[in-house]
Amino acid sequence: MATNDSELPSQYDAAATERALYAEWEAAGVFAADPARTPAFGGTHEPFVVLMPPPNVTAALHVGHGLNNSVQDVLVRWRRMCGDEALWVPGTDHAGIATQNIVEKQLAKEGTTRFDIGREAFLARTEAFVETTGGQILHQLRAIGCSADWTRTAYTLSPTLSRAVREVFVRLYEKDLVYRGHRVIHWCPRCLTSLSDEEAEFHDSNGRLFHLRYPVANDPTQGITLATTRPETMLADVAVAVHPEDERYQAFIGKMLTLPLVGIQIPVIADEYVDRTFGTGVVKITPAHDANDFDVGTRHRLAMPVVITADGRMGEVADAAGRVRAEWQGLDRFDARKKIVAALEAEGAMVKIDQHAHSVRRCYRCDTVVEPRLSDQWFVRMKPLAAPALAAVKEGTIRVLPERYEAVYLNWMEGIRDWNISRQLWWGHRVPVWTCTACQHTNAYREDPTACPKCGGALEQDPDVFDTWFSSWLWPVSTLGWPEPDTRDQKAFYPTDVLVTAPEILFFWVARMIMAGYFTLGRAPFHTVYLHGTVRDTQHRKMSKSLGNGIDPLEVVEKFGADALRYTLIAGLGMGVDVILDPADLEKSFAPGRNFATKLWNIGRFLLLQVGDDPVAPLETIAPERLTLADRWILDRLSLAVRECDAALGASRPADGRWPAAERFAGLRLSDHAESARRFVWNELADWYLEAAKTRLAASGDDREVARAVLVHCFDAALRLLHPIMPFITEALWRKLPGWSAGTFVARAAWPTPSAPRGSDAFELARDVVGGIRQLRNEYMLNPGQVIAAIAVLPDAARRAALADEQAMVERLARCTLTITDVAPGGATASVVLAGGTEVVLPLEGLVDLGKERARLGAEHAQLSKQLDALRGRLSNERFVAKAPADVVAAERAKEAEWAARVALLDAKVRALGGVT
RNA sequence: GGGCGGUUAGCUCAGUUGGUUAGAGCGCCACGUUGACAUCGUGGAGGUCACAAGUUCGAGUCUUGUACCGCCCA
Repeated sequence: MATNDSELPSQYDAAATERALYAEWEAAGVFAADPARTPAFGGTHEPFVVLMPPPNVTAALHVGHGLNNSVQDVLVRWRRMCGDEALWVPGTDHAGIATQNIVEKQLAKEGTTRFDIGREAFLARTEAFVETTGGQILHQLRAIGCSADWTRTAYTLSPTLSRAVREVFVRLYEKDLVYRGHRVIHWCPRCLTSLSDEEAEFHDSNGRLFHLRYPVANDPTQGITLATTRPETMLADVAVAVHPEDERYQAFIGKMLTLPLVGIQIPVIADEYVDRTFGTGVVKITPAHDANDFDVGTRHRLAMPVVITADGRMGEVADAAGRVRAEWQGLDRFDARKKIVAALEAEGAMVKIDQHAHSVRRCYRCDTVVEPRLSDQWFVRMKPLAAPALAAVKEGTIRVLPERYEAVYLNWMEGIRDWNISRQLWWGHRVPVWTCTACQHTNAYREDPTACPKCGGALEQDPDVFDTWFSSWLWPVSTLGWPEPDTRDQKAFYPTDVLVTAPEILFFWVARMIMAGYFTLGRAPFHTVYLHGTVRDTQHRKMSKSLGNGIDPLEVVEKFGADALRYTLIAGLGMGVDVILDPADLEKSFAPGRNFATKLWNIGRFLLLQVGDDPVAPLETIAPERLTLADRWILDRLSLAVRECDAALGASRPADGRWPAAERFAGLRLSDHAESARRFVWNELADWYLEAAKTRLAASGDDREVARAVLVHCFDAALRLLHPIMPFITEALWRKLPGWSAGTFVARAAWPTPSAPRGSDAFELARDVVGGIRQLRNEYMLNPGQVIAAIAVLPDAARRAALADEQAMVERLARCTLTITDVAPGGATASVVLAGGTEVVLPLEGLVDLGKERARLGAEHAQLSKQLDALRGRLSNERFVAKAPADVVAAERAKEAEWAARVALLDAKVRALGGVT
């Protein structure tokens, strides 16, 4: 790229600039982390490590990814500039169900199925699919500027990460922390696999509550009425349960009932699980088709007939001979419901049907209603694994932001249930368990066995694969080399630092990673969990493909640039708050970022043009006495901005491995960081200092050099503060600064540090005077181009002198010739009274409307008098003076004096105009 | 049913340990192209801080209750 030998183009070409700069960063290895530079290998750079939540290998970038990765990139770039050895590990997961679904759909289009082509061919095909189209999202992340270390790109199904999965399973197996369980689990009849609790999502639905009457076997005149939402499962009923203390049903306990439609006899049992207040207080027990009923069935040693097939059709699957009529066999469960309801009505067993709002679990991948199903699955015993993970958050080794999610986490961990990790899929890590066909010996193996170690018989491998989360829970350790012992990356970079993700996967992923960290390496995998909000549309609906309300980040990048996208997202991201964007109006949605990027470009363009190419003295070499009031002011404002940014971002890590109370919930306020930096460069540097410097830059000599030095210093610092949020435009402008040398990057420049206050309050006076004059000009609709006479009246000589220092700036910004005096002029004038008792007066012979002036000043007088009265009331309240802190009282007294002076001045002015206050 | 959170300007949100003229961005109104910037500038309007009670010298901020909305879990 050219150095600053030419004027910057008036329009910033985001697309071209971004592509070129990203290539430069990558080529220069800006994002690559080196273990050798960390203390573990004698280096001096503290590691700062962020693990990218791996997107699905088949995913395309959506705005949620955009937000998530922008946040991570801000943190990583910030720490890199602070001198840390910053490592951001990218990667993808193989997304078992999702990927398999896609390939199955392709096969369906070709008129075939995975069963037709067989497991091996299916896997080959899926692998090929992933190789050609998978991981595209990682390239898209480059377009939004992500500074991940691509040399470490990980994939859950790669050989190294697969080895970690296998190793962890075998270790769990050896410690008896996994087991094969015969249980009712969530089953997706479309995906033909089990799902974990978290994958079976609740959706509210308007269902019906069917009241069925089961007659007493030996006295059909008597009967018991129960309520169910799923009447078709009654074919598999084995009992009816009531609460043991429910007086209504004491007489029925132990009696036999006739199961309608089927005709067999089932008992009435008593179990405390029954909710007496729900429905009739009677519940039918169908152990094979309901998780709660399964527990009841187990307690009472009941049979467990299965009447629904794996693909959700009625059938006599197991222990169910004679239960399902031939006409119903093979019917889809929802079609069967209609027929069975009709049959129950025909038989007179249907008492009534109520409307009933309830929640139904659906498959998180395909939205099919989940079928609770009795089957054999692998489970992880979670209680022992959860213990250290629970303690870590309780004692502050790990913090969770926003704060309220700590409670959510603790709550879940305390009631944790075993994790079903087997899936009846083909795409994924196959369960490394083999059973001998001869002696039935079963074991988990690190290496594929060839024959039974006990009897030498033939072995058969478990056909199932693991839940994808069973590989991603190892992400913090497997990406750094585990189970290899003591790899360089592990030594240098484990534990990592901040985990940035969405609250939805706190349980799915975050909690389990913490458990895995303790189980594998004995330490927490990170010290901070930052859960950010969700991107929603203007109706606060989550963005989704099916709703068609999504925003394509790449379209935004193309239209407005990656910086505009990032700034908008980051600036709109309050702690724990969702980001609301309008997919129908990208222009408006991304206005904050787009406007600011343009403004920043223009500031840079003008500033650099003014400063020119000649060498600029470093600020440190400028003697303090050469600095003007404006110089001191902008430097103080810069220090304040730096302090605010530092405070907003907070401590990067806990000093002693545990978060002190004061820091625990502080920091990571990225939107505050964005706002402080924006305010400095736009509202302070551009709006005031740049204007103040114009006259100095136009002249020549020493003072011009001072102004140039201050300008460059401030702009340089502003670019650094903004770089983590807007990496491209800041990099493009930074290299235009005088003295830039090729091969250096703001991406690697040092984060600014604040300096001691230089004393610049008096500058506010000049700003107030400009404001007063502008206000009057607008009130009287004066031609903006017209230079007018203005008078500032200040009784205090020191303040007059301070204002005189900035006279040129006032005159330029207010387009006036300014007279500074201690006596208000007579005649027809318009005036305002500023805080501190300064009067700004415009002698507007012939223009001033005396009535308007009276009204305006009178209104201000009335307003201020009212406040002054309230203030005096407070000060005359003995209890206030006695109880309030001394500094508060003192401040109130000072305010009283100031307000009183202003009120007096306003009063005098109104009287001079012939009015009464 | 259990748990958590929210309610501040038209919209999206800030508002530190209670301290007294409640802020920002976007939007709105008026004026404006004076050579950095109309993706801009200047000025302005707009809030009984959901409601009620309480604690306090003092409440947007603390307590309790009510209403409405949302999220998580069953």
